[in-house]
Amino acid sequence: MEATDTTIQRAGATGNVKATREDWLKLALETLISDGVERVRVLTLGQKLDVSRSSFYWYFKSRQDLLDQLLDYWRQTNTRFIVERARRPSATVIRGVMSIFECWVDERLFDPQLDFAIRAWARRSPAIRRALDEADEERVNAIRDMFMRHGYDEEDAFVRARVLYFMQIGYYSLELNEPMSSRLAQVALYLRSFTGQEPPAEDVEAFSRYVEETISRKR
Amino acid sequence: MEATDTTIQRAGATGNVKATREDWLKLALETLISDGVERVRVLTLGQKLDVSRSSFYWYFKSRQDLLDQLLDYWRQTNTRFIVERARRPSATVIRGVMSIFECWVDERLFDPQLDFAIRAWARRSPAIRRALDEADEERVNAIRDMFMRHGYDEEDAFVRARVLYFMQIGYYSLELNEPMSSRLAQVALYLRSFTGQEPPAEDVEAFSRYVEETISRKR
DNA sequence: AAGGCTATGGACACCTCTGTCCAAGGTCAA
DNA sequence: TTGACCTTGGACAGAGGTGTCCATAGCCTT
Repeated sequence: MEATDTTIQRAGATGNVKATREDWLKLALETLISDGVERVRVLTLGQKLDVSRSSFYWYFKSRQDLLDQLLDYWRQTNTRFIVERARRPSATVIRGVMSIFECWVDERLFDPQLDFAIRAWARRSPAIRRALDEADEERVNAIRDMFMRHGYDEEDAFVRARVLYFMQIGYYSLELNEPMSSRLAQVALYLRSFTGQEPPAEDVEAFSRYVEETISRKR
Repeated sequence: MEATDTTIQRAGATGNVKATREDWLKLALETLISDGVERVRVLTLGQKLDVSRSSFYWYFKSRQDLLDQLLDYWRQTNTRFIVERARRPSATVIRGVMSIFECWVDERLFDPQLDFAIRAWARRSPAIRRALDEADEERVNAIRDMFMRHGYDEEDAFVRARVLYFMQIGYYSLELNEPMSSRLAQVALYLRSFTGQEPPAEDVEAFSRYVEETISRKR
C-alpha cells in the first residue's frame, strides 16, 4: 500500500528522487497535527525522511513557505464539508443534524486534530487567528441556517448551532479517544439535546448503519 | 496600585530583593496563559523582570522546577470551583445549571485561558495529559451528578453534563472575546437547550443581576 | 552520451536557549 | 558590624535550530 502511494506520488518525478515535495508536505502536516507548529522543523523532517536538510531548500523557499502551504491545506479541507453537509436539504431537523454528525465520525470530512493544531497555532499568530475566526463563523452560520430552515427562529437557531458546534470542538479538545461504539450509543440523546425533539428510532438506526459502512469502507 | 501589590508581596522579604519567587511564578503563569509553555523561558522572564538570569536559579532548581509549580497552581484552582458549584444543593435543575454557569462568567472561579494552555501542553507531555484527564473526568462527573439529583437518569445526565461542559470548553477554544452583555442575552436559550426545560424569567433575571454584581465587585 | 533534475554532506555564520560557576557586590535585621 | 539573603554580569559548555553555499555525484529522459 505504501509502495503504491509512493509510486503514484512520484509518477511525475524524474531523476534521483528520494523525497518529493509531497513527502515533505505530508510529513509536515502529520507533525503539525501531532506535535504543533513549533515542532515542524526542517532539520527534524529531513531526518525522518532520511534526506539531507539542504534538499528541503530545493522544494521550499524557507520554513515559512512550508507553513504557509500547511495553512492552505487546512483552508481547503476542514471547513468545506461541514458547510456542505449543513446546506444539504433534509426532511427533518433530526436528519439535518445527522448530516452534520457525519463530519464528526469521518475524519476524511473533518480532521479534529488538524483543527486543534491550527487553533493552538492561532494563539501566537494574528494571520492564523484571522483565518480561523473566518472559518468558525462560516461553520456556525451554516449550521444556524440549517436550524432556521426547519423553523427555529434566528436566535434559537444561532444558540443551537453554537451548542452543537462548540460542544463538538470541546469534545475534540478533550481528546478522549473513545471507541466509536460508545459514541454511537448516545447519538439519540445528543440528537434530542441539540434539537429539543425526540429522534425517531429508524433515523438513529440509519445513522448507526451509515457509520459502520463508512468505517468498513475506510479499511 | 502596582506599588501596593509589590509591597505586599515583598513584606516578608529582607535584603536586596528585586524579584521575589512570587514575581517569577506570576510572570511565568501569565506567559504560560498567553503564549504557551514553550515560551516560558528563564531568559525571557528574567528580561521582563529586569533581573539577571542567574538570579532565577536562586529560587528554582531548574526550568522544569518552575513548570512543575505552574501545574500545581492549575491543579489547585481550576477544577475546584466547578466541582464545588456543581455539588451545591439547588431547588431546580435550572438553578443547578446556573450555579455552574457562575464559573463561566467569573474568571476567578475558572480561568479558561489557563485551562487552554494546559490542554496544549498536555499534547506533548504524558504527565500533563494524565493530570488533565483526571480533571476533566472529575468535572463532568460532578455535573452529571447534579443532573441526576434532579431526576435525570444516569445516561441522560451524563450526556447533558457533557454537552454543557464540552460546549463551554469549545466556546473557550474559539476565543471569541464577546462582551458579557451578548453572552447574557442568550442565557435563557442555553438553559433550555441544556436542561430541556423552560427557564423561569425570574431565574434568568437573578442570574443577570448576579453577573453584574460580580463584575462590578471585581473592579 | 548529454543534460536535467535531485541529493549529499559538510562548512559557515548566526541565533536562542539552558545550565553552571564564580567573584563581587548591595541591603536589611539583629 | 556582621551575617543572611539576594543580585549581578560575565564566562563557558552544550544543545539545537535556520539559512546559505558549493562541489560532487546519482539517476532518468531524450
